[in-house]
Amino acid sequence: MSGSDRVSAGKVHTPQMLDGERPTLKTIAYLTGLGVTTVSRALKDAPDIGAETKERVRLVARQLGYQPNRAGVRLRTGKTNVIALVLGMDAEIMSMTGRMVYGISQVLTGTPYHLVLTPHINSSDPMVPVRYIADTGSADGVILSRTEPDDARVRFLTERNIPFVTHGRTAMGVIHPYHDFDNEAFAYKAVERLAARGRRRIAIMRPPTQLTYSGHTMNGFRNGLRDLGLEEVPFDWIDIESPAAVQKDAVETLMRGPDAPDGLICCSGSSAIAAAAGIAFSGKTIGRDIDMAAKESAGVLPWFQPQIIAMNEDFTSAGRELARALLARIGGTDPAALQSIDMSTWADEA
Amino acid sequence: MSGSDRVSAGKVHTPQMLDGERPTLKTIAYLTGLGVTTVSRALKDAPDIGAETKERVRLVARQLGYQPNRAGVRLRTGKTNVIALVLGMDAEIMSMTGRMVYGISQVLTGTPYHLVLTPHINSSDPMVPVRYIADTGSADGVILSRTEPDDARVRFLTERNIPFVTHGRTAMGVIHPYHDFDNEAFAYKAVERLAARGRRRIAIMRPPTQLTYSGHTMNGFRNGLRDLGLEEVPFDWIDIESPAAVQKDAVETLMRGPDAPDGLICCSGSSAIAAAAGIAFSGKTIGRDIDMAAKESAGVLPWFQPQIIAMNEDFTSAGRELARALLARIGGTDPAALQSIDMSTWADEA
DNA sequence: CATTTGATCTGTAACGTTACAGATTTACCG
DNA sequence: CGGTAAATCTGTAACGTTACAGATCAAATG
Repeated sequence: MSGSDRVSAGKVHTPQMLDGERPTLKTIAYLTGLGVTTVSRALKDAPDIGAETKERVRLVARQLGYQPNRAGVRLRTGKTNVIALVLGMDAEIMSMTGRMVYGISQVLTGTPYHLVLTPHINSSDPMVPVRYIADTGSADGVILSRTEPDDARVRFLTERNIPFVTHGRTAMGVIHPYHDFDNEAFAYKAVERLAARGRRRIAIMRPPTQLTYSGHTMNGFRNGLRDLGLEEVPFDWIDIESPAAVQKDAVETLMRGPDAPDGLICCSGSSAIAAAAGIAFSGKTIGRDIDMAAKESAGVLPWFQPQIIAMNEDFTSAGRELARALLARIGGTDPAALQSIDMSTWADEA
Repeated sequence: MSGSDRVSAGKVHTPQMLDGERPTLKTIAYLTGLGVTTVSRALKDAPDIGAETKERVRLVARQLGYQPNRAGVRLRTGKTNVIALVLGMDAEIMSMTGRMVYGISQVLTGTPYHLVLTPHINSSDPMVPVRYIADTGSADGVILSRTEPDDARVRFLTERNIPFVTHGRTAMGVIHPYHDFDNEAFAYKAVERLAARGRRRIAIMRPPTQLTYSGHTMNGFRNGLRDLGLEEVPFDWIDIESPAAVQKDAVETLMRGPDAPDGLICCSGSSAIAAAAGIAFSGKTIGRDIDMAAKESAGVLPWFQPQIIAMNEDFTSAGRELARALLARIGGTDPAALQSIDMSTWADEA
């Protein structure tokens, strides 16, 4: 009656479009007797489409299980509905990636966004994947990790005005979204804990120096030492990404030496394990000759060595925060409002 | 001379397409004075394009840094150049995913394929992501894990003729590509090792029963027991995906009981850690009261407890194999030729 | 010389979507 | 009643690519 018996006067619609094929806007247009444009606009709730029409279109779309063709949308609008997670080298990809991916996925579920992994395997240049994404427009937003204080990727993406978020902070005067773990607090508290156990001579297995959080960690460490009047035992010829065997051997050597520390801070779970092994090989005992404080993400450190003072870094939650911030940035939120720092708790202070 | 000064008589080409925008076939067509079709065919080395022309087109394309627009290709041809990695629940996504992703990426680098992660977070139905991929045609191929003996996803993808590969085998009479670890051999050898240390009463922390490799593992385990005349200590109220605390407690209780085993086999690294903790809590000692054999992937187990007999499962290599098989399947290779089983070596038998 | 062949090249249409510039109808105003 | 505004709907063109069905021209054939 009201106008629902109108028939399109345009191109001929063939019923064959109802066959097994995937429904398109054309299918819905045919079924509703509307134009393709109208259907498109109705589905995105445009103001110039009648309420009743919208309802009818939505109903048919739902019944058909219509899902917009991503290639069509992308070609027409440039919107990819893709988030690119840029991954670094072996070390990282193996440890935290799984958990972080899980957190990101939790947030992306229920959005139209897909998660694409973009590792740079052979090229050691971290700019390669970022440039690729920019040049090909293959993502609406980028998640970066292994952030450095002066990060070329951050500069590049900022210049190109491509939404991104970093796991970790920078120090280059560019305001951008980030999520970070409070490694300074971790290191400071670790020193406090070791001091509370009467330890005076502390060594630290630090993150790779080029990463921003390495500096944060060392700040917290040295501030703690200063405030509590403790002494640093130098141990900077390895970092937590050295091969496990190298770390173990280094700790063993250190512990056998004349300047062996009585406290050790480890910035990753795998380092803590290697260190514990090194200590054992040296003939010393954790809890007696030395105490250890460590950050880990798997939650198993306490099972292994209950004596190790463990702090948990939740990469799943980090993934969620990163994804949330990135989506907000894509949506136009001010970068300054999308910066957060996570301070997890120690295993024994829940 | 020879014809390179020919000028297209078709649509007008505007120089503005040389501006900052991303180059397309049209750009190359304009620069070379050829038609868009010719450029397209030249770049894919079609037989009806002259050798000199191809060279010229390739040169210009390279200089411009031309990369085909994926949306355009996908819309026209249906080819997505996407591989979907379907991930399961928390447990799995966290442990092996990182390494497997790394292996997959190694193979995908240098191909036009992107890797998209498709976890099913909230829905517990494993068919959801697979149906989504099929219905939306969002990938050229699928990698499945957590394979079950009678796997609905395998049946579905086979019916729809969508290339896929499974991590793990099925037992449903469907021939499909897979890569698997030889868990039967692992379990059998684990029994042998424990027997060699004089152990007689063996318990096993098995994988979740619904997964195919759980059956393989138990076959190897029981065949080993039979062949060597050992006894099974029942321990099937937990599996390696139970919460770590539950596993630890279960092992502790078992070890305190009257029927405590003198040998324990663990099918994952995290289980081995939990078990070692449970044993310690029970007051018993690995290497004295009981021996442990375990499969792990991180390579750290020996650092922790050198007494544990450790076998390594290489998920990075598994990722490589899965990707290789899938690409071959997409390329049309016979599924029967794309089945492989990995038999890693024990840490002490390199 | 007319014709065929082969080697190269080409325009058109279509994939599914949306921006744009109307078109149509109804309601309202003076 | 003419005119205009508002509400609702529409076709066309374009995004970049490739399948298809020619078109062009020189060389070979009859």
